[in-house]
Amino acid sequence: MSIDDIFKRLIERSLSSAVFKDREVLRPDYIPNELPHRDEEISKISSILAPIFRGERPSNIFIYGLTGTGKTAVVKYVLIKFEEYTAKIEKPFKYSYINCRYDDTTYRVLARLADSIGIKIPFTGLSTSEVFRRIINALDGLGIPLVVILDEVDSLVKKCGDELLYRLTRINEELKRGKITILGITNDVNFIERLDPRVKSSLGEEEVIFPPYDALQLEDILSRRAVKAFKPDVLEDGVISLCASIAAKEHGDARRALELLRVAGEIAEREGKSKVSKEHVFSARMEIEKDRVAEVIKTLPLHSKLVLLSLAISGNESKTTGDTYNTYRELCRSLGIDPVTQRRVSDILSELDMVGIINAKVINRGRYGKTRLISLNADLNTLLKALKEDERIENIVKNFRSR
DNA sequence: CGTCCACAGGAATGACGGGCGG
DNA sequence: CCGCCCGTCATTCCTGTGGACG
Repeated sequence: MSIDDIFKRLIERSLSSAVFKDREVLRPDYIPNELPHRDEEISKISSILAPIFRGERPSNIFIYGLTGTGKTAVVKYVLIKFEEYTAKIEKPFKYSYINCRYDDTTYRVLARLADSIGIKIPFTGLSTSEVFRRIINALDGLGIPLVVILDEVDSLVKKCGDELLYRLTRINEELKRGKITILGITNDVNFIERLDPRVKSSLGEEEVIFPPYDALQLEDILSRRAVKAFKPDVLEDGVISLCASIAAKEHGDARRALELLRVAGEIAEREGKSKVSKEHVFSARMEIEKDRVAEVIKTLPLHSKLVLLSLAISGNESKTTGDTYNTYRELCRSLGIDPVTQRRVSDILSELDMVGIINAKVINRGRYGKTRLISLNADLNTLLKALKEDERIENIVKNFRSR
């Protein structure tokens, strides 16, 4: 088949999908207009924010819950609703959504904030205190409540400390007419404990906790989305409950569940099927895992890759740290690369364990010392394929495979 | 019952590169 | 724009540890 034919077919398929009606509905940043099983959280946050209806300042709010529990979606949803209703009764307010993972410096957060209340700030060149002054002036001029949403606020504090949070919470004292509410979101439960006590007490005026979804709730969420995302009757029986139960086992993460369903659909589509089966879900789980492994490996430093390669070429049985280090040293010698110390390899092994590519268990063998038992936790072929991407070790993998 | 193995893993420190802030 | 600071990778030195073995 010529490339033109291939392209023709691909275009045909992408224009008229056999299974999807609207794939976007399954994407992680999609905000549905109903949020099942979060009624409690929605009403709690709404009642905390209710002073907005009187043009007054609501308390600061702190929200935490694990990933995929709907924190961001609920908050955005509630604020969009507030916007609708305040417009009707002419009690204006503004809100500013800032994802601190992407805007992870003091300056960028302030720039975002400034932008959302309609003042222009240059990309760089101003001192933070100058930006602060301008924001305060602008707020005073507006004289309406402002809600600042700091999503994934833990990553900001990790990078820049809680200085900015402190100054934001104290802004109200400098304002004559404006009033600012801070709404922090995090998935790190211990985060609030690490804050400066002053910030902690003022930021945590109100707290809302998002519990993980259970399997039944996930199933309900998936069903509602599936109706919009898929054409009628393309999902075979049990597909949704399978996605839900897999995700429920992995900490009730709705994002995972939706991804599983979407990828299963994409696989079915690629195979030219008009039905999505349970098999497709299992394949989807494999594929997602493979992608994750490949992605992690790609960003690994050279010596981590070499350690991983040492584990891969030394067979299936479990190995100790010492065994691994010896294989690794030989590997380095044959490549003409200076090996790192065993201490460092020990840390590398911990890191690989953390990301789940290997299993490393500390054991005591009495007279024969204390060590780790290490085994691979990822598919060997996926691993080698990902390692081969690195041209520095490409040839080793090639030679190994041909044997 | 004490020894001693084979590391785990903490602390201090350094090289280096990139991006922030003044 | 440039210096400084910070995160990452790495080294050196070190103390800790559970149980098989003599």
